[in-house]
Amino acid sequence: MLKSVSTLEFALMGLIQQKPQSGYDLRKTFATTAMRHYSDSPGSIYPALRRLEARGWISARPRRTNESENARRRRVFALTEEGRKALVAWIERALSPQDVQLRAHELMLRFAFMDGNVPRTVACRFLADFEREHSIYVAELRRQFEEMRSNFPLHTGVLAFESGIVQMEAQLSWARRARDRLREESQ
Amino acid sequence: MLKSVSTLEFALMGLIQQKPQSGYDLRKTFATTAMRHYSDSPGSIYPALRRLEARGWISARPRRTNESENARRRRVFALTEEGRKALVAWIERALSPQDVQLRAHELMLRFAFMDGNVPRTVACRFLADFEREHSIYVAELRRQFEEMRSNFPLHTGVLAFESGIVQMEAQLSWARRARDRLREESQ
DNA sequence: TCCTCCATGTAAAAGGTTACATGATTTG
DNA sequence: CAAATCATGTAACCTTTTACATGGAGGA
Repeated sequence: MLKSVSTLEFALMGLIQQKPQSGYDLRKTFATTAMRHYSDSPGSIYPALRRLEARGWISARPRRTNESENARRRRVFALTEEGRKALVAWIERALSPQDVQLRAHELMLRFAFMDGNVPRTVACRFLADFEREHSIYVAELRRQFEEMRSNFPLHTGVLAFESGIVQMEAQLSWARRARDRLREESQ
Repeated sequence: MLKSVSTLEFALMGLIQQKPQSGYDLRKTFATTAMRHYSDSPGSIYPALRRLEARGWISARPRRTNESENARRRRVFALTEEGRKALVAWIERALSPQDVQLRAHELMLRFAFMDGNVPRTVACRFLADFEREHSIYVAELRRQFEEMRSNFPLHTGVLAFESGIVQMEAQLSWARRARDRLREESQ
């Protein structure tokens, strides 16, 4: 049975799909851009790349013929055909309630990598599902919140809970606007 | 040198501070409430409790005299005086830019546990710092966003980036409202 | 040649996940 | 007492963190 693939590994694949690059390039991206919260330590990146290589999802440009196997030179990775398929399959996964409740980061990563990998209709469909699941969850949280607030007066715990709700609501209205814009553009 | 303490461990301590309880109780809390995204697996909770116990930050109610050491009975933990101090020190830690950029969850957890552990002025101060750091970071992200948007047309990557920004902005305005309310109440 | 980046590798330790095991208590 | 549920323990595996090591490339 195949092991499951970590979010970090898909993040690497998504970046490699945009442009073939080396582990060092990827580390710099994680260290300096908005993808800060993925690990940029060599101890996570290089092993992850080797796992992907072992699966046959990425491959490095061939070494020059006179180079030894362990020469420490820049290795530029590109997606293989299999890797591309795996990336698309991950992006297109059906969106579950658990994704919305527990894995919001991964969802946004999947959305970010849609361009160039899946047709725009898939992105619109994703946003529609995203809105639906968020609506449901926000309503549930609102119920819990009212109950919580009637039991306790003004607690920082209650306020912290509220902050989670307003974040969800912000995501929801972002999704609506984003979908409108994608639709406009398609016409 | 002492190992650092994980967020999960502080989450456990915060809950135990609110009410002495067992590992099973804590697992149920993680499994069913808004704290869903902390692990509720026995393989993480029980070892974490033992680490806290080894540090002397929590302690279980004494067993009945005739009970063997490894009887599998409910063990209710409470914070020790040392544990209480450690919890407060964690809550009162100065807020760094990295906290805002990378560890938003942990920040909200600290805020949620302020009630009953630190005076309300500390909560207000926390929110003020929270607002300041968020303002700075949001401004920085906005700059990056405009640059990104002028280079690419409408990409899902750009939209995903925007979703991160609107979430930050939602947090910012939540913090302002929360601070107003705390101030009102104090009068 | 020496120094500084660039680029990759790796070992040890720690925490979390999964899956399974087992003892205690309650309910029918 | 049997079954279900409560409650804890633990072993194997995996990923990440941290820290250090190594080797190539280019400039002074």
